[in-house]
Amino acid sequence: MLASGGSTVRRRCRPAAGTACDLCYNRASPPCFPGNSAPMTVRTRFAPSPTGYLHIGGARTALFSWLHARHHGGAFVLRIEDTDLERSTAESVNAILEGMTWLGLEYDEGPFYQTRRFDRYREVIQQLLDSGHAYRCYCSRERLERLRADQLARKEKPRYDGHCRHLERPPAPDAPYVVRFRNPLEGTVVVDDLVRGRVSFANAELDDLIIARSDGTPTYNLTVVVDDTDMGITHVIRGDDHLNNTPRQMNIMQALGLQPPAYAHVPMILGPDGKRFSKRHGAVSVMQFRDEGYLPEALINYLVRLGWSHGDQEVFSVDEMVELFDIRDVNKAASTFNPDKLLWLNQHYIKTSPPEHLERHLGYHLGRLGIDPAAGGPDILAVIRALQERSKTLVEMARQALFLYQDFDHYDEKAAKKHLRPAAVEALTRLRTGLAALPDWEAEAIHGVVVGVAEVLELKLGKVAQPLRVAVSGGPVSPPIDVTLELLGRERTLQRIDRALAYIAGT
RNA sequence: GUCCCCAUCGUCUAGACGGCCUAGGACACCACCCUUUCAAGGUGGCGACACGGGUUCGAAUCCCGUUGGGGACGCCA
Repeated sequence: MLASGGSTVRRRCRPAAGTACDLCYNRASPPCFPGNSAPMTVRTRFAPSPTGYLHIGGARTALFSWLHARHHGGAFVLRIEDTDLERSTAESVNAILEGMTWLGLEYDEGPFYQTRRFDRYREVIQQLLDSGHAYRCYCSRERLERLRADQLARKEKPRYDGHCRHLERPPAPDAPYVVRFRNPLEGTVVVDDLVRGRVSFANAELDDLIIARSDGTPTYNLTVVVDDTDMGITHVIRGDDHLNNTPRQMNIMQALGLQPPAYAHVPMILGPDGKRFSKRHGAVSVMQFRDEGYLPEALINYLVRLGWSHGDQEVFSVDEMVELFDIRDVNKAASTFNPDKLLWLNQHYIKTSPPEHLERHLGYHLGRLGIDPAAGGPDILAVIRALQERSKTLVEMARQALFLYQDFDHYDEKAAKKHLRPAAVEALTRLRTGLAALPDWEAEAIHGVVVGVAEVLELKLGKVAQPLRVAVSGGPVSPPIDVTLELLGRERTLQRIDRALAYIAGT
């Protein structure tokens, strides 16, 4: 559904007649609602820094942002925040794009790279300098470090002390400098956050942040402001960890005469230990989930329910999410990642998806095991039908399908010990005869043979089916035995019974 | 440490106006049923409003405090 590239619904929110959907226009522009013309389109963005793969937290932020745009019929833009030349890599960009594609979070514009916009940032920095809203700071790193250490020792919040704020001229003609934003000293900044509600910060708590490094490159807080404005972003949806940056960015916008966008800070995802979710909690990379056999729709569904809900509903198709999602319904509290529930959803989607949909996904995992289902063996759709009710992941499904496509090299030890014993010889022999004589090789007839042998020998069905199962599959678990044999084919079935008989004789 | 934020079952959550909540659903867990293995499915069970004060006829829902947790405090983003 999601990854197969089907069309996604694009619906506009429909406010009651004559009223505005208060999320559908940018507060920066005069509200054209209520009254006449169409509201300004919602524009959201996802702005990762390419310093790693796309992880779970980022993926959910992207999802919320994407859903918000889709729900309101707006645009979703992708921006790569690669101003940190040291840590940004092209591989990371690719990994992020790959992750988004796999999840089906397609973007309408971008990716835009900040490194290609340095001229623009320089221009804005100069503008800030010219208007007196920024100044050059010549403090050495050593002084800054000392300042910080002292403040910490005094149990104060470490921050720049404004040393260069009123400097008349550089200490030396060619002294290196950074550019700092001249943050207001008084007053408060109020953020009306779509999920957090009203949050206020005292300007006295904020210091003069660096907007340009000594090499002239711009820093994050400056570039976001410029880009969000230039790209017409109406709603900034991002992680909670950015809430504290918001007042600074709003101050910069004010200095530039810009109206800030609407903000929505979504809560973090924590690991089972209550700490911020990270690598040491296991899989964090979206692509790792693919490799572990998860369906993208299961991950998406799991992610959307982390911090958002719609009554008691647990399962949402992407279209339903788009229809029902409202950023204002997102929870304020952080939530803990629960692998069990993700697994359950994955199983649910495997169980309920049409086999045709699973085909490509299973094919991928079979391929990783060195199997090409198109090269022979049972029909993959039939295999999926037999396995989809008993697989929690696609990896599991691929492993369970293995014996249908290639011979196993040894029996499961415990299973062989229990079922491939002399006591089973009679049953296996009779099964072989009966099966070999079957006019049609299909489940119902096979079932008849198995039941028949059990009756003749006055054995419970399990006593007959289980040795047969171990004989043909190598282990104690497979789909119903008749279905299993049908999939395996007569030739292989008979061969494997012979092999089992030989094995018993040899033990 | 300072600032900001958060707080319902182990986990994700439901909970518009405070009464419909002896707090609902889902995952996990336990038991039973079904059964040809493994699953799936069915039935039932376990299990929470962090604490303390208010406000009110009445509070999970409002206010204050405490405690606990998270985030931010970089020439990272």
